[in-house]
Amino acid sequence: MTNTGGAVPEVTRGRPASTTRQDVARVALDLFARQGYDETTVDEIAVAVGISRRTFFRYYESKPDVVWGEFDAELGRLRDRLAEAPDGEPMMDVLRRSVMATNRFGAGELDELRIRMVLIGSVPTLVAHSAVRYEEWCEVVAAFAASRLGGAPDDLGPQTVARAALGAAMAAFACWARHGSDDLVEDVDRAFRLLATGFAEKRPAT
Amino acid sequence: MTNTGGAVPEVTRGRPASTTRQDVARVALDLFARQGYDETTVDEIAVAVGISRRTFFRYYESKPDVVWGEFDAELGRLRDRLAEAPDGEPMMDVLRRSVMATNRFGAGELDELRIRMVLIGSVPTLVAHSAVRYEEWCEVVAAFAASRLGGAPDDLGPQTVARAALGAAMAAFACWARHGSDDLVEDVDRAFRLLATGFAEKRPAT
DNA sequence: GCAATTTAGTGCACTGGATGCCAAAATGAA
DNA sequence: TTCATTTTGGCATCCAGTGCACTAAATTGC
Repeated sequence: MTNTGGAVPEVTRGRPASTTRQDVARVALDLFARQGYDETTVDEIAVAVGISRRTFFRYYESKPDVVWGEFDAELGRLRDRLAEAPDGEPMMDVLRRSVMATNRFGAGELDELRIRMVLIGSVPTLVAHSAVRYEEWCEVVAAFAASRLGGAPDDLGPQTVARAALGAAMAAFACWARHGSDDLVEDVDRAFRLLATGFAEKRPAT
Repeated sequence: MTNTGGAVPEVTRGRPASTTRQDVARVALDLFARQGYDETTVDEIAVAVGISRRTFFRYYESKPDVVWGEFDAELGRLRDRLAEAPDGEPMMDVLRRSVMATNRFGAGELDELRIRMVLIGSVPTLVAHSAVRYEEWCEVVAAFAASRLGGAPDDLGPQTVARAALGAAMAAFACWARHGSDDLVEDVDRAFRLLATGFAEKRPAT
């Protein structure tokens, strides 16, 4: 739980873990894909992984968390990118490019990611849980927006930017997951460009 | 459960209902405000209302639903307004005005509404549940956006409009509920205007 | 080799939301 | 009264999540 992907072996003390978060996720995701999320109980997952029900909850705080995987790490990377962006670059450009950058995945991860996103978008329990996760995402973006617009992250301006940006990202993800859009990053690009232009309609004259 | 506010008496047959949705909501909201949402069990609510736990779930499908109240009816009104809008009016203007119009509340309702919104925005269980409700909202707006932009409601364009609009509305509501902004409608107005301009920054020259 | 320590896993009891089923209560109509 | 209708209530059950005490397996230091 502490080892967040660091390559450091870190002197191993105490009883070794019998499995990994990734293993639990793989097994669970497979069950979800085959028999449905709601139709899969935590007990089943635990048995399939070869651990006890109680231990499952040591690997993941909740059942929905399994589908979200290593969201926290990605969120941290987004925060870093936003912080590193040069002040000269326009806010919406920074946002667009940063979100795109944090969502470049290798070909090997895409299939699993698609399964995750389809679940997140279609199972009510997961749709619900997603809101809590997205809230964290919004906080990161709102902090950045506040640093550009001035004011507190809780103010209307930064909040609107953050939640609208979240909307664009969600739309891109949902479209990519459902239809077989080739490129997730391209969809993100398109959504954020629409957002930055205010969805301007082709008007005859202004 | 069938009577959605219709003023029609409708010949009363069978055992009369012992209370109303509104009554249940009033009592529950009062408990939530005084001792917290998570600290209030459905059993407590049921006892306070004077019905059984089982009956509570006949009035509301779930505990979070109590906080949402008559959301369905409001959603229907938004749908109607969007449909009635003249084709000449720009999409984002229609959206802004329609959302503003569906959120004009009488002074008497505002206090309760604020309690509801603060709960929805701050209690994780409710934040989660809210996503399911907002999904319905998005569907309505996406259908409207698709009618303006062309394509299917599931396409990237309409989806981005819908989810970004939701973001603006959520930001306005959150700010109004937390800080003591005087006017909810005014906040909605500001958020949607920001959205429609693409959050353009004051740039020196283009 | 043997405690002591550290870390992971397990079993169990319990809470709380939610659902299905069936019987009881309360009403209007025949 | 009797019947159909509708709401209510009780009960059993399922499932997610949590607290607690205890066991299992490994390393460290003696």
